[in-house]
Amino acid sequence: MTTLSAAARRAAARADHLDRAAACPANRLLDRLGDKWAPLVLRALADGPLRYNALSRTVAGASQKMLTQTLRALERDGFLRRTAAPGVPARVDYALTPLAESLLPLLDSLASWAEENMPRVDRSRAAYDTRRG
Amino acid sequence: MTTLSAAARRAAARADHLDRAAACPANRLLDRLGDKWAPLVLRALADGPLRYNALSRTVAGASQKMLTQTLRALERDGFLRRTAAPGVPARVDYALTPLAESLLPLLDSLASWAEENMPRVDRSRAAYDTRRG
DNA sequence: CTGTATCCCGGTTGATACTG
DNA sequence: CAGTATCAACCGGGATACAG
Repeated sequence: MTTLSAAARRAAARADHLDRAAACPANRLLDRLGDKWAPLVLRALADGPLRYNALSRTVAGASQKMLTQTLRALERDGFLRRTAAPGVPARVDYALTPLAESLLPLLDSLASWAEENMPRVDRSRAAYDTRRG
Repeated sequence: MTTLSAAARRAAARADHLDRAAACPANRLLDRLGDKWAPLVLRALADGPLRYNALSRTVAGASQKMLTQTLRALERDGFLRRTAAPGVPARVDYALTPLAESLLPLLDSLASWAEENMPRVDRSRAAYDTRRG
């Protein structure tokens, strides 16, 4: 037991920190936003509701599976409202909720920062890679 | 060839959109920030430079490998400055660059939004899961 | 049109061990 | 102290086929 305690304590400490990190609201938000397709979907809907098919054309990079998966996740989190109109063919609209709309300005800020500063990042990266091989 | 053209065109269109998405500065930024450990490291260094070991304690959830990997990536992108002092034992400091510091306010904004709104997300999620099984 | 179900590959992550 | 190396596991994500 004493021989295990050191490793055990480290493991416990790590689990603890992982929990804290997972519990941190900011990290949880970044987890969502870090998702490959979620930001694209959000932006696609910023100008107004769209139907599934229109979304799949706007976010053309995403496979059917990933698009649906992303939509479900965003709906579950309360960022999207899904409205299904029965009939044949089926018709489903997706729209941003007020919650999502309150997030858009932040995404815009990020986009602005990115547009202004990513070139710097690119140069830094190129320089770094040159110093190496 | 005609039998392939439809699928081929779809594939091309998808590749095209993928390229565009990958080229978008905002997406590239979110890719970095979506990284599991990068935001934690950035926040850990917000109060001042830290040595490797101090970082590994602050960001205790990360394995050695992931911490090093994250630090390298951030350094390459010009967010971190790495200062190695020769000698035994070795001593290495990591500090934010002005570029990274200019990003901190945005991260703070995100954190504020998250703190205020993530509870809402949690409730939405719980409600969604209740409606289902 | 709007999805769901299945298979599967590749990259990312983590555990562990070793080094200057 | 500050890493590097290697290996195994996991999982995100795409292709494909099928369904209401």
